[in-house]
Amino acid sequence: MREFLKTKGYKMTPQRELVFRSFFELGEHVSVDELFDRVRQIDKAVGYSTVWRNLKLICEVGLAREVNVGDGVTRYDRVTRKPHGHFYCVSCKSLLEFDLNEIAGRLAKVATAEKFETESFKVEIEGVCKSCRDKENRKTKRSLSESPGVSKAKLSKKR
Amino acid sequence: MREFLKTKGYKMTPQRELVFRSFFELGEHVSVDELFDRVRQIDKAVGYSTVWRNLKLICEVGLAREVNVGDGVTRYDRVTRKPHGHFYCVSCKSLLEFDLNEIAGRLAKVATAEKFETESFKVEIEGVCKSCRDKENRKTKRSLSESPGVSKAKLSKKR
DNA sequence: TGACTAAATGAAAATCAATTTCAATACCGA
DNA sequence: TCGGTATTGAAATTGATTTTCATTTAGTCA
Repeated sequence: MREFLKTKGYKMTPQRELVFRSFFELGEHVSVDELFDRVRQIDKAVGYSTVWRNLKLICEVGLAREVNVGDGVTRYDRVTRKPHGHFYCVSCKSLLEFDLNEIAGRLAKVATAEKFETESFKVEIEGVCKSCRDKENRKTKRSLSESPGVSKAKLSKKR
Repeated sequence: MREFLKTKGYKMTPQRELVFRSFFELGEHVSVDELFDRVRQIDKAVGYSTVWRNLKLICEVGLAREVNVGDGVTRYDRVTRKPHGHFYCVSCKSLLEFDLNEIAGRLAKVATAEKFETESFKVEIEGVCKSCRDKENRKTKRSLSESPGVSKAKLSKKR
């Protein structure tokens, strides 16, 4: 990694190392706050801006990509070998991946037809996941208060 | 329109009328600021929040939908008869539409397979449009300063 | 190794879009 | 026309993102 960054003209630092490592340890769809929390668990002295800047850097060097599901929080996806789309559950805010390689091919074709040079593409499906739909059904029967959902992101808000 | 809104439980006002009309007069991918500017050209007294709220309302009643290309500004698309994706040119910030109905079918299939209830979907291709690519080429030859682009949004920032 | 220089860091402030508050006003049904 | 309720407009707030700036540090070179 140190070498890789050097070729791109960046230095390695303990903080950077930690941010990079943490990012790759976390799953996909990492928000700055989530990454910040993770980093802080290991080193309380790392600043928010350092985490933010290094996350940007990870994108800069092509190892991650921004994902935007429209909930106001930018998330970051590791650039993986396979293109994938996202299901975004509007109820529990969870993000589910699905394979995209056939669709990717089609999109490439469309782009070519329009003489558009593709850098990246996003496919997002918004809706309600099975788990939430089941909950909904039970809810209407028993008339509960809120719909909690499967994996609410719950980003802590104290910096 | 007045009647339609009434059935949904909303009142009609001159401001609302103006916002709605302006929104439908403008093309696709309207940002709040763009709409605000447009409205202000006709009535200087309309407040920003009124425009914002009514744009939200247009979505609420199902006549528009949010589009997010990741440049930090939410845009709004009139809900049209045909599903379409967007080419987003990172250079000139222009948005170009392309037809999506074959791809839409495939996406529906994927969703069904995952037992996901689709409400909407987005397909965005990011890259460089032909026009900008041509400009780029000329630039490298003659070594100019900036790349201006075709239709930079240039949202005015004084409210 | 020691010293230099550009890059990186951390805290705080600034930015910027999105959203809310609240007092004043205007719809619209009775 | 009157009254309750929704809407409006200005300003304030929120919340994420980005920048500033003084300080520290990594990497280089003698």
